[in-house]
Amino acid sequence: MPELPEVETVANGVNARVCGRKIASVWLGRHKEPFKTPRAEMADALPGMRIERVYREGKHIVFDLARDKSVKSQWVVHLGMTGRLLVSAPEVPMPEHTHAVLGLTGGNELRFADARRFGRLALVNGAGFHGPGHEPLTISPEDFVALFRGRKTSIKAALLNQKLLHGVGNIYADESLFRAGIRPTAVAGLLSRARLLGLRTALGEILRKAIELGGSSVSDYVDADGVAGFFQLEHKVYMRTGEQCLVCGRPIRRIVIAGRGTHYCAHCQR
DNA sequence: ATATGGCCCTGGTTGC
DNA sequence: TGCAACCAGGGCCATA
Repeated sequence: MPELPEVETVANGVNARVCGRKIASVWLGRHKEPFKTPRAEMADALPGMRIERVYREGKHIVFDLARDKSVKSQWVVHLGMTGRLLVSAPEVPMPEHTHAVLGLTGGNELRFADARRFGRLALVNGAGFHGPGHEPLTISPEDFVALFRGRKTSIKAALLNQKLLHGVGNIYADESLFRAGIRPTAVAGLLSRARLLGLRTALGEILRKAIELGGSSVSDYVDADGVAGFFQLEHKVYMRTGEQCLVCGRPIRRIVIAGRGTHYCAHCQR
């Protein structure tokens, strides 16, 4: 599932391929789930817009669009679980479950495909799109500690709460808690300042490493080139239920928190 | 305000 | 062997 590192990889890859292109044509599929903005409105607004920049904001991919100096919009893509953004020549066969195709000047097509239809496309007027939470890579130590103050929920659930931190999903929540030696069930508001600072450091290190390696992949993520990432070899607890902890050798346990599979080592994480 | 659980979706895996 | 049930989970919504 694409989280911050995968989304960043896709955004950068797409940016390199479509920056400066103009949207010449728009095709939108018949399924309604992917469209937060009505299809008619999106199909009407996009043609003629120039793509000025593509970047990541939390788990969102933001396309800065401009028609002229005064008309600016943003096309915001969320990949959900299985969403893919591909830049392809028109003769490349259309993937299954394609929901949107933007024809670009220069001949290529920007395609959005999503089997499970958890992904979302939206059109935002102006240029001020911001995700709901703090960026995990740039949040200050003090702000990070303050996020969890007074919270009675588990630290794992808090990490997944996008209103607090924007971009952390199930993989990096589990991996950062393992790296920080914190039990996922720990009550967020009761963790010491020192342990929370350790978690911030662990999370930052893991996210940066994953970005370096081009994003994780379990099965659904494909970057803008159509090549799967390989960071899954590095996962220390995620989806390793019953296997040996790479540090102490004891079996990795699996529980469910906030409806998500949660993997941890009971010996290394207290 | 905060927290929790159900729901949407399809494809890969499991089990009979 | 074939098919059905189950599981994966991000975000949204209703509910407590």
